[in-house]
Amino acid sequence: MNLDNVPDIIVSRLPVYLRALERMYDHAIMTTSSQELGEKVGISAAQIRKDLSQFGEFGKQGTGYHIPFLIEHLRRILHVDHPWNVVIVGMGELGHAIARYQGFSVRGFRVAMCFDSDPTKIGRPVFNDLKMSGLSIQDEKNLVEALRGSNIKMAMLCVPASAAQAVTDVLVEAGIKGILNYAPVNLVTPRDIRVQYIDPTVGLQRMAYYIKE
Amino acid sequence: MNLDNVPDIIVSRLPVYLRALERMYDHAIMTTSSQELGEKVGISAAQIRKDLSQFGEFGKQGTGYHIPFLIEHLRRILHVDHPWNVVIVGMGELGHAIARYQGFSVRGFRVAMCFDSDPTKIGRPVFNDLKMSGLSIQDEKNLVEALRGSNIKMAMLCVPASAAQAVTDVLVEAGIKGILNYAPVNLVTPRDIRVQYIDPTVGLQRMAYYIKE
DNA sequence: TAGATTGTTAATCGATTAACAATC
DNA sequence: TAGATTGTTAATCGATTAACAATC
Repeated sequence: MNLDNVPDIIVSRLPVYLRALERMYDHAIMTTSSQELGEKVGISAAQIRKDLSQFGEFGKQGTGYHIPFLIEHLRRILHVDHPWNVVIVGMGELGHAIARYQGFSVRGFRVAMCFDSDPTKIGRPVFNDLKMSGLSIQDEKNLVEALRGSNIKMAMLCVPASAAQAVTDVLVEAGIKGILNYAPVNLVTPRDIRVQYIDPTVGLQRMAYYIKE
Repeated sequence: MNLDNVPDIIVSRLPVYLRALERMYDHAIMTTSSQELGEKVGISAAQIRKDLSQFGEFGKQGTGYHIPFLIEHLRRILHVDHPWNVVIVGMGELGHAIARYQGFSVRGFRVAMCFDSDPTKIGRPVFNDLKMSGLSIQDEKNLVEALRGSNIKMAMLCVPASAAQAVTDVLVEAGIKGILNYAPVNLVTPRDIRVQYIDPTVGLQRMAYYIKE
């Protein structure tokens, strides 16, 4: 059980396991097996057992896994056993939609600041459903300073593709360690900065390959 | 060059190559090498050459790849050399944001229909920026019938997690072959149905693992 | 006890990389 | 010609699966 050596591909599956387990828990299911969990997430039972075994022994022979126990441990392993503050950069249509979206806070990610470079947007309040969220759009010029004095380590990048790399460089300077990138470009970053890409068009294109006609 | 046997993992990288090449083309760059492309997308030059070689020979020794030529072929390989009509199911905040989003049509995916089950939404026009998009929200009850008479093979699923599997079953019945799933649940589908998952929280959790403190 | 299911080992399978002849 | 870069082969590396003793 050497936690320094866990392959990325295993880590990347843990949130998917966690999501399925939380869902079962919401349905008042308190026990599962690698077999059952595997069917829900489309992964073999052997692989799930192997993945989990990287981090400890969480199951019991004959009965499987106690869901609340496994959820608790997965959250701790992923460092999502406490809330994270995140910043949105780029408050266009997409940035606004993300700021409004309720799904993040439910799962422990709270939008704590948002920035744009457009002078006509700076200072405007951000609405959350129909009420104000308490946030207002800050000037991107002050980003480094504002983040330095915060505990924010993750950013959601919602600027146009043409600005994405320059803004990324600023985020890195500001001490950001993880970037959820909605801009349709690959980012170049130092090796200790993690980037996750969200590009729905890439998803559609991957499917198009397999669809005949 | 057996196109029936191309590993999924190779197919999944092609849209990323295409995106980077289109970007270079927009910057009036007409030639690249596997080395240069690799640096942009964070993949080794050898892997890019190996990936492309699955589909033919697109480069020239000494000079590399002619970008417009490679773009054309990648589009053809991915079946995105023509536009696709897609349907949105679930017109909550997220579905509306997606319907408004301009980025899809630019890259060849046109929202052609949208559905919801909420009677108060049915019949309402969908706005695209400030003007009407020409779409209005249709009753989910008529989904199978409406899709059967269309050429729509892909859906974007924006319903709540609790409804996602049931709606998926309907989409499959309606002849949909690819689902871009925004609901935070794994879907169970027949083997010939492709699913791509978009869950930003999963992305944030994957990064949280690596961020100390 | 009998049945179920874990954690783990060894075997298999597949993906990535290194190297280089071919050639533009 | 000399330098650059492809496409491809063989070697390496890593991930997945099958199988099973341990045990609840």
